[in-house]
Amino acid sequence: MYITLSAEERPMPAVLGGDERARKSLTTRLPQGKYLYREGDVVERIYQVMTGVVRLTRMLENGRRQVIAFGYPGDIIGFPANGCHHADCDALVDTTLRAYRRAALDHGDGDPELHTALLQAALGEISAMQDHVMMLGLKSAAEKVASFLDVISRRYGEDLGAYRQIELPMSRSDIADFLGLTTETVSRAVTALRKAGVISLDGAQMIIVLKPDTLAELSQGED
Amino acid sequence: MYITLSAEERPMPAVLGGDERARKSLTTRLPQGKYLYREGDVVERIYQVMTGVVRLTRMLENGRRQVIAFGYPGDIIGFPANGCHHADCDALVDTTLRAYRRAALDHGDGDPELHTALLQAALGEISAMQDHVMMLGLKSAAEKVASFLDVISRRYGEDLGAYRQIELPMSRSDIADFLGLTTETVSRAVTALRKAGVISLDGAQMIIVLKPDTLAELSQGED
DNA sequence: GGGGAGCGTTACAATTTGATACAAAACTGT
DNA sequence: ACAGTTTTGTATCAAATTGTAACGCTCCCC
Repeated sequence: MYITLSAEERPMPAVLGGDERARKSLTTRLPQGKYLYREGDVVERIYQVMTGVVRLTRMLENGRRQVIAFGYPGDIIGFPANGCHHADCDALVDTTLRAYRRAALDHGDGDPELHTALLQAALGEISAMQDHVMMLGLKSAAEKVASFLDVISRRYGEDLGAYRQIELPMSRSDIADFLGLTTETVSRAVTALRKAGVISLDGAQMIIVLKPDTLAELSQGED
Repeated sequence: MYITLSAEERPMPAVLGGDERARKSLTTRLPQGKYLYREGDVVERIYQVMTGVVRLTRMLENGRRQVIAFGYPGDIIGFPANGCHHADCDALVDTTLRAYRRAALDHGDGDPELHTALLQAALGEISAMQDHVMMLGLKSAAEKVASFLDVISRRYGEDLGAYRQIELPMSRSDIADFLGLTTETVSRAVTALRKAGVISLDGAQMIIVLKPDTLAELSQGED
């Protein structure tokens, strides 16, 4: 699932299909830093992330950037708007994807189950985007950062008994642009969590969540 | 279309179907202030707004509220997430809606064209939510308010030659909760636009856009 | 090994936004 | 028309966030 910072867990959507569906799809590799598509490109394929992590971004004319979502394994990306992509997509780490013809989305391409699965993924993305809106609109900087670390570590981290551990594939700048903050503010919030003993760092990317419950509380706001 | 504050215009989706499709749907009236559904309700119907305006809201535990979207004629509302509604929906003014069975979304309900139209609407909503994310994440308070007035007046306002005019069905508090601001900040921004001669007010709800081009520039940011 | 580029952190100043308080205006029901 | 309620606008002050700048660190290239 996309990183969306909703409080409730959402089930990871099953990877679309097995052997017989794989014949209808095409596995592609996307090396770190390479773009899968750009905003404005005509949508010819829909993709499911199999391994790795991608980044979906949109720019404003004046250079300001918004990270729309991070795509983790299982996520469907590339839904069209008026037939075109509405974001840039590039790989944060080496990534493999499964590509489906756009027709699979539009009329099923002779595979009703695939069609249904894509529709469900689209509905899930609406929900995910709404969660993102909630976070951007309602939460303070500290709450946003706590939410981000809480969700990403719960969803993709390693469970080490009382602790959780997660290696972030994205930079502070990516996190800032995802949360609508500056890198400095993200850095300060992370430092505050570290000084409060809620998390511990091993380098900038490796996060150890020492107090998962406290992190969850901080992500929700006091009142 | 939902109010989404994207720069580019999107075509208003055609009202779903005509006579023969109307037989498969049910027209319902929703008086001002009444709720169509609540967050968590099981989704049994998908709706299209025919006349009037609805408000989609979500609350956080601590009472903070986010207005997810305003639904204008043509908009499809009520897409499920895990089978349930993920927002409250109530009417800002007396509203009429056309209700479709949920089956129409899931497998077409024997009407492939309706199914396609609903899927297109879902894709449009993903795009709309992304625009909302862009605005919340990238724009300043003044830019958000300018964007809001710009988009809503261009999309739903009356064209009076050099001017545009729009009656807002929502309160300052609704606008604030949509834009992630406080009512005071919205009020300040509106006053600043009025003092700059960009807009003029007739009461709190009736907005006359005196300088549409200037409003569009202010909504985009200087640099 | 030295030097530079990029990223992350920290401190401090500047700005924006929010909180509070209160006044004015609009709306409500009697 | 009236009092009471809600909404909106304004001003002041406090708080949160950003901008700026400096510094340290790592990695890579020379």
